[in-house]
Amino acid sequence: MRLVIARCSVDYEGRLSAHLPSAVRLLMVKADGCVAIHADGGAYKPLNWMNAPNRLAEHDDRWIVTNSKGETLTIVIEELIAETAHEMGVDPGLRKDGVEAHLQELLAADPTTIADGLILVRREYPTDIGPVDLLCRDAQGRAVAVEVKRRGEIDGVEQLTRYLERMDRDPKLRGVRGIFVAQVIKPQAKVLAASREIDCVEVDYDELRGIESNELRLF
Amino acid sequence: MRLVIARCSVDYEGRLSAHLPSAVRLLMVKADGCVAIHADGGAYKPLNWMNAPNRLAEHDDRWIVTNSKGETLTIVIEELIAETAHEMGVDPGLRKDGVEAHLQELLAADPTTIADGLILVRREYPTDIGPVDLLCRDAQGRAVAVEVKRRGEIDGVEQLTRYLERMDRDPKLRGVRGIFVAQVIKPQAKVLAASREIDCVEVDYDELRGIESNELRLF
DNA sequence: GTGTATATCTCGGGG
DNA sequence: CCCCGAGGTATACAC
Repeated sequence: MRLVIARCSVDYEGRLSAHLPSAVRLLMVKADGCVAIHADGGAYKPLNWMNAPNRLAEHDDRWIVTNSKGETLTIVIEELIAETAHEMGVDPGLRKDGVEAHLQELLAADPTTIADGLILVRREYPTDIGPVDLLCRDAQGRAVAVEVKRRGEIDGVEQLTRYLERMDRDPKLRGVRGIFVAQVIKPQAKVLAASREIDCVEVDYDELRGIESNELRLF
Repeated sequence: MRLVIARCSVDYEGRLSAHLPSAVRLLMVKADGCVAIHADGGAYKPLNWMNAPNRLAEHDDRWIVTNSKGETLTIVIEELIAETAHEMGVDPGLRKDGVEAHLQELLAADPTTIADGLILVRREYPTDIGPVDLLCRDAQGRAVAVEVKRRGEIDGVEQLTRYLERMDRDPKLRGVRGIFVAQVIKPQAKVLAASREIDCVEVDYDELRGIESNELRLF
């Protein structure tokens, strides 16, 4: 990783046009070739950047970074203040726990935690406009589409509504009902869901993990 | 801005749990206190981070960053390789051109570029679930809700549909029709719009700017 | 490659 | 503070 502190001005031309007036900034060039220009504030997002793959041409007073999509990042270096480089090697990467996929796994392992009598048909059931998180059948044999979110907001209800619209046209799924499951569901999402006859269920992630552990202990 | 190269391992506990095994990485601490941990690849996004405002406590072998939401970032420094700091001052910030707001301005200035006879009532017309980009009346006096996007995708059609649903309940707007305007509209978005009787209009940003220039020249 | 959904999204604006 | 919407969203994954 190469780190350059420089007074510079920057122009980006591509999906939009953007200009940065002259100031002292950090230029970061990673091993994969991506370039980022950071100010001394404003969270982790750089002011401007060019992702890999790209081509970096260094001229006397400017760097010109281009990619195959016709985007151009021009960095005019007015004053070079410092420059360092470090070998870091390949990063072992981030291990995450608690994202939607894990919640979905736990619910798929025991759909009765969503509603009594639910039986899993399959996860990621494909429709022609995208996959439904869980397709189940209830005790009466009626199809149930379950949309899982970490946080339940309006978008999730819209998503489930689109799926229900499609699935209801399939004779095997006709009369399908929807359940919206999340750790927390916002009031507006509940209102919208209610107006579309979609049930809302809030679940506790830690509790689900606890239940899972208990079941494992039985063996 | 403080830049530290160090062999470290990292744990984040908050909205989810995340762990980074030991490796050499860049630790970036900005003037506003935000902390980011970068590997030597993977676009501009850091592996782990904590935004400002937060509290950074430096112990012998570890940094502990906490915020008021109860999130914790623990960085165990196993080997300090390099450390630098630079004053950068306040950044003048980014000037953008070509974003949705500009497209909306151009269309508001002359709604007939969307459809003949359209007259603007107001921009950002408020409904109880959010603002509609443009509220117009057509030649017959019928209300027209216009949703503007740079790129027309399914989400935009959903958004306009929600607004139309709400607006149609208002006696003054009853019978409102929807127009989805973008520089490019994806086929699936067109299909969804058609199924909801929403018109689609594709416009050219440069051409709109050209028309604007021409009109200015008339004066 | 397109299409779809997720994200510790980030960021900004308005109430 | 929350809610809402835009983003050069980026990123992963399925088709």
